[in-house]
Amino acid sequence: MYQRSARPTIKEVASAAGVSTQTVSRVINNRPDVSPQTRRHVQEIIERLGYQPSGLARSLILQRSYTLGVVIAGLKYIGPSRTLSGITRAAERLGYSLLLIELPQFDTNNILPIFQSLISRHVDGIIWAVPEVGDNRNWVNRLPLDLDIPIVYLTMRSRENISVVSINNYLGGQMAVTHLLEQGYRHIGHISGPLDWWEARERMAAWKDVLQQANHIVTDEHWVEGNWSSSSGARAIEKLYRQYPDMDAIFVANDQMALSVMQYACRNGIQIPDDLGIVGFDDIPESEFFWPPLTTVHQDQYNFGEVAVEETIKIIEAYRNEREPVRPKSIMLAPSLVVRDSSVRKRRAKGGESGKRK
Amino acid sequence: MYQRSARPTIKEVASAAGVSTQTVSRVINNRPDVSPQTRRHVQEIIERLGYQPSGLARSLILQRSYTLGVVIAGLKYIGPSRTLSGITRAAERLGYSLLLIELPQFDTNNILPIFQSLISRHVDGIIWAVPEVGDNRNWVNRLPLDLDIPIVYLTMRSRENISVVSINNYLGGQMAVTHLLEQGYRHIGHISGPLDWWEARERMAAWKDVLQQANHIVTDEHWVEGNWSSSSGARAIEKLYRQYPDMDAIFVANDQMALSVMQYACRNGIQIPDDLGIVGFDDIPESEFFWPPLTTVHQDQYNFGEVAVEETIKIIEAYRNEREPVRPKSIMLAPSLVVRDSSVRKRRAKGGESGKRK
DNA sequence: CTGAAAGCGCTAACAC
DNA sequence: GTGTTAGCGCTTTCAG
Repeated sequence: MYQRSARPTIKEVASAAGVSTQTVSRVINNRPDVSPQTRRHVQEIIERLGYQPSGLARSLILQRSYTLGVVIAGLKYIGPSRTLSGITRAAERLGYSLLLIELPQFDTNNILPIFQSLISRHVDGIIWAVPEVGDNRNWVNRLPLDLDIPIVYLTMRSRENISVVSINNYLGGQMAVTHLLEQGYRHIGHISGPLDWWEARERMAAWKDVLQQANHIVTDEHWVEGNWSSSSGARAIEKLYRQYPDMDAIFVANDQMALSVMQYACRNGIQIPDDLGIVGFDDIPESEFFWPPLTTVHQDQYNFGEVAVEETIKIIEAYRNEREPVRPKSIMLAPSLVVRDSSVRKRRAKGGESGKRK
Repeated sequence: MYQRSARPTIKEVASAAGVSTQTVSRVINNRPDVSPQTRRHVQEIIERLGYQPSGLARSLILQRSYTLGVVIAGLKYIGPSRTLSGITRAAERLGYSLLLIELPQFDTNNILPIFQSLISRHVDGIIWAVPEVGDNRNWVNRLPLDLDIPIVYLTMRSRENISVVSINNYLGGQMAVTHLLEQGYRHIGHISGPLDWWEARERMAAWKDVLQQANHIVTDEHWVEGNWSSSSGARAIEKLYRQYPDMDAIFVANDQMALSVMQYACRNGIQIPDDLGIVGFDDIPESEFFWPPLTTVHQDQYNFGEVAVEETIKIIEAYRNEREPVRPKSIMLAPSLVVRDSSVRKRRAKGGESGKRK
């Protein structure tokens, strides 16, 4: 069904054009030292034969593949997919191809074969887009491999001597809790993500710090740990209300869990935002259409991916040009707060001024 | 900061071991014709030097890269990402690498450079995971390229002479509407996806056909076109209620739009499922936590991706083995209906039997 | 301006 | 069993 059409090689083009392969090579690489008529002639032959130079052969001789290895986890979630989307676009824009590998779990231990496969394919750099969970970062360092290509890590805390790009989770948490305080809420609880995640710890630390700096007392009754999933959020909110009945607002570490908090409120006649103010995290596309629409911390995952690629390629180029060695650096991107109805008391709309004066 | 560690070549391993490169080659490929002690010796050297054969050089000589090109669109949506996740896992399992390209739009016209880049990198096959929108399928056929590798198309209607893998959207729509009829709803409206999408047309056709086969009259007042987004759903439901006030149930072409239908109902005091039964499509993870939980058609996007890879590789292998040419075929995967509260009238729970008898 | 020779890292075919 | 030769498709010397 598929007809095998031997695609032409440079040699065939050369003999068809009656020139040497070097001349063809010069033409396809736009070198200056070819006479205009030879160039035109060769280009015609190339056109006619549908010749396409082999990137493989080129990579081999140039010792440069213009390919990035991307290792990612959690593609079934919207966050990582958006990051990947940003990665693909930036790579395309900058002329790089992408070799994609997805880890079966966030904390996959068996990563040696992954690196080997990437190295064997001569990638020019690696983007490690796996969030920091438990000890998984160190597994990369402990690899019995000495890489001569740069790795850029995504979504982890900064460390010495490696390049990291992250979104500032702590800042996002601060914005969320500060907003709730400004809205006049006084008993602000928290449902955290799984605490072996760096991101979850950052968000929670911000919650605690902001409250304490505002002279609120924070106890272990005021928060519950979830695991990012809506169903864990459902369990968490039930427990949290039991141990913290005075709660009048809640900062939930992601929108999925916030969704089940809202479902719980619906079921139990709790009015949002009057009885309970809610702020989520992530700004998934659905958040705007929850009832009421959810206030949440927006992360630009797409741009995040773009920045990662730009950074990686910057390092590759500098490295190849053998200028002074590249100093690894940490880049922190700022999230933003999207205020919707779930955290803005309707009462305040009328009596807001007096509230402020007080 | 990065130390350039010339990675060893087969030649270096050979001379370090005091054998020819051929012998090293035999060892790394597990060929039988090497004496046990030579093999062991060479393996030690390989180990010590951290030698890693070059996949590039191998691909060049074997004329086989064990790499698949994946062209995808809409990575920022959860569906395509899940499909991609299935693709990555199946590829990994079957020993293939993935070169990923994302189209900026679903109906990107400028696809020649994409194919060229994939071909230049000697992919063994291509998975075209771009849904059929408008005329975009034909753009592939019209490419001035004569490929000698198989292409498998995802999410499109079957055609002669090409390999297609799809989820059966028509069947999904049938299941949704049949279910609503069984629940006793009699005035079933529809919010469709954008009708230049094949999937949207299939779902809508099923809605129409099932109703007509049940002797219901279907008019243009009974449906409105959306564009998959929640905000389009919000506009659509408003319009639909205006033109079809008797509506007592609705089949919405995806869950995002169904979400805004539920928001609309909430706002306007319409009780779900009593005043309005709702069935969505896709089964996004949040659907279970809408209020009430949403009945929807579940598509196993992950498995979909896996099947696509398996099929592609099957064709590649057959093709390479030069057995009889592979007959292109269409594979249709069946979705399933997930029944939740949004479509099951509470009244019926008590009077269900009498309803049936009638 | 153009061509011949060498070689990127590997394997197939054949000798010894 | 093991080594030699040739060559995958390309580019980089270096002659002419």
